[in-house]
Amino acid sequence: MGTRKEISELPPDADLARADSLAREIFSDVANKWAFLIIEFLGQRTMRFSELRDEVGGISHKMLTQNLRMLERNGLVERTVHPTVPPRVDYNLTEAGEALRGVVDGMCGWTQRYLGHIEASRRRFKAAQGGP
Amino acid sequence: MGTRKEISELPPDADLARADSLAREIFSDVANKWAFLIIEFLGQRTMRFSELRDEVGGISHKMLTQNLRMLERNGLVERTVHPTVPPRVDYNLTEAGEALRGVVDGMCGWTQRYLGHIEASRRRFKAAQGGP
DNA sequence: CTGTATCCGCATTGATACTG
DNA sequence: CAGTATCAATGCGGATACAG
Repeated sequence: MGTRKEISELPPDADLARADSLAREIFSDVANKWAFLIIEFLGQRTMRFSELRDEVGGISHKMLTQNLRMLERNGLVERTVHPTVPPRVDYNLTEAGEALRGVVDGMCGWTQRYLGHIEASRRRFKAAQGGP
Repeated sequence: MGTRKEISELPPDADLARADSLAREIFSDVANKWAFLIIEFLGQRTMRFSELRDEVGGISHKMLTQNLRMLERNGLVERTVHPTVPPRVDYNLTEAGEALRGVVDGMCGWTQRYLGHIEASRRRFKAAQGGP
């Protein structure tokens, strides 16, 4: 066919490779329990920092801040500061965050549906290991 | 586990509370990047230990073993030992694993669809932080 | 080839204190 | 209330060695 642009200098899949590595990085960032729990709870409604802390439960101040920053950086969470005193900061999901919430919800549903399977499997596994 | 005990003494939602804590635990177990990557790749086909290691890439021997055990314990992955020499061990997803694979696939799709959003958001975030 | 065990560095985490 | 910084400790994760 017609004249191709000279791409010989770069591997043809340079963009794909970069996208893959980026995708992997995003995957590593977001696929962790705190991020998932935050997304799940924030999906229900906008929350303040301490509300979120209470809802999630078992997360330290630092980890919550850290994960919120990460989610904000990746555009999953929007942070709104109300210049009042004392300060009030609201967090809510962006469009991308809402979209990922669908995935997290799916995982919640999965957990509920397979709770029984999992418990049974754990018993089997324990029996196979420690048992006779 | 045979005879049913009197349950009137217990709060009606004792089971629910237990289920919640268990669900949370499962969530913490499974919602990590290695588990997700393993599930994603195992979903394509049955694989041996070292195939999986190569496919996932960047995972150490130890982490792969550890996560495979965890997934096996929770009944997401089935482990088949072929008594040959040298040993051959195949791993494949169970029904529960396949079901969760749907979720993981959803996340992969999400990553692809929002790659642009995320890159843009990161630039904005960086500019807002370090910039003027 | 697969799996377990051990050692060890380094990152993650939590507690605490302090600023706005 | 929200956020940052600092420090200490725990535990993750990788490398290695060895067993089946």
